[in-house]
Amino acid sequence: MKNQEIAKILYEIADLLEIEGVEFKPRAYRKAAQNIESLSVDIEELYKKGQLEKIPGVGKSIAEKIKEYLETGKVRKLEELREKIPVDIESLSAVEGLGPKMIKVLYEKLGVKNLDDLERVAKQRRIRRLKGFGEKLEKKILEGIEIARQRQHRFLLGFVLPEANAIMEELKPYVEKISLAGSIRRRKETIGDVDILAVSSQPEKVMDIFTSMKRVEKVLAKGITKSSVRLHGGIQVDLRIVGKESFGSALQYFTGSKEHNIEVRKIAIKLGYKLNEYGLFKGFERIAGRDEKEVYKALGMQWIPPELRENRGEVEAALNKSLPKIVEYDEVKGDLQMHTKWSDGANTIEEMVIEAKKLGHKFIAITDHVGSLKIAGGMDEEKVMEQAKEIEKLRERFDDIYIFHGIEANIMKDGSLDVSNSLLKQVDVVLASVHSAFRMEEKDDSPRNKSDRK
DNA sequence: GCCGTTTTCGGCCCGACTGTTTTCAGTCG
Repeated sequence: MKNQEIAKILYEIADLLEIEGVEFKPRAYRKAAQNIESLSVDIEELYKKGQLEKIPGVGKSIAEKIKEYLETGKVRKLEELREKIPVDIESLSAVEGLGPKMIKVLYEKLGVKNLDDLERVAKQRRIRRLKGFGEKLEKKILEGIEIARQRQHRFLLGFVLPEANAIMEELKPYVEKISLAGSIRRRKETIGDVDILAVSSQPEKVMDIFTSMKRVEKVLAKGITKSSVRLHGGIQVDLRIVGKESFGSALQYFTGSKEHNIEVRKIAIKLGYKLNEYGLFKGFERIAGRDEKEVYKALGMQWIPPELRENRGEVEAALNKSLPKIVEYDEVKGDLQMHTKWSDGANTIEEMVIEAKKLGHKFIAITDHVGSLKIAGGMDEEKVMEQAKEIEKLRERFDDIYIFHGIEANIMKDGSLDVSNSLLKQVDVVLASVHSAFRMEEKDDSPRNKSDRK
């Protein structure tokens, strides 16, 4: 699916147009990008059916660019913009406090094109001398560079997992066993790269297929036991093929985390064994390895769900047979935080209800933004009342799932909520979130200071 | 560049905060 890739291209066009000082178009491109990002169907399918313009926010011109990309792999407009403004917008704007306008000044006055350039001029104290910049900003930028660098190479689980599953599906006909490993198997929030482990009697064939998938942008390495590719969109995927007698121990080893593995290996040593990716050994004898559960069992431990393998006490708990039970998807009975088209969500309430039912939910709470957060579609009181009526109607139609009516209110700088008490009384659920004033000092706003305020 | 139970042209959600200023521009959500 190229949805993410196309969204990324549109975001980049938006950023570059914004640097150029073009009005309104950036917003149009971003809106289209957002909608494409959250599309549940493959954009290529829509293109084949000639339905690109059915995507909200996509009109003639953007549809044309999507078409161009799908057919040629390029978008001329973007190439032109990049030529005119050759800066790495994505990483530069990841620096907290840096937006298009400042990036433009930094490029034009100091030739800053990427994070390395930025770091150099910041350290040379040249930023503070620019008009509109100052010492504080320079320091803030310097602090932000590291964070931006770390963030750069990681991808959200929700983006990566469907891609990884699709790859496994492609490989399945040629393997006897296959599994995700690494942080994606541990279901970490963000993923550096994807690890896949397989057993196959025809490794060459598997590697051929893996490295020639349509989604591959570049083959980084190709061998019989290990190959690495980079996908369109930048995610790196490693595929390892191991012997079936070692699949379990390899899975254990490559799933990690590193800290977890160190602890588990210590247990093995204590028992007089040796644990590596090839198996659990007593001298030269392999006493486990084929199956991951068997490895933990041989060490006198409960099998530990990957999500818990972070060396936060799970090893001791597994030894004592006192691992906590993980909540499974089918045990999740509801969701108390949901946005819809009434504020900044992508779907109607009805669509959310239908989807929630599919997930087996027994209740949901619709909690759209209210009040001052207008950019996220913050509703006023009147609109909340309108929404209440719609929810009431839906409750009648869907009697096997309960729809709570909630709101997401904003916690203001003084600690108050930006909604009236009467509104609070009207709804079932109130979420309160901080959406502004993130950089306050602790002393800045204790309640006792409140009386001093206007 | 998109969109339209106010509009096919003319709008395009707002408000708070910060750091730079001496009244504002840029960023963020």
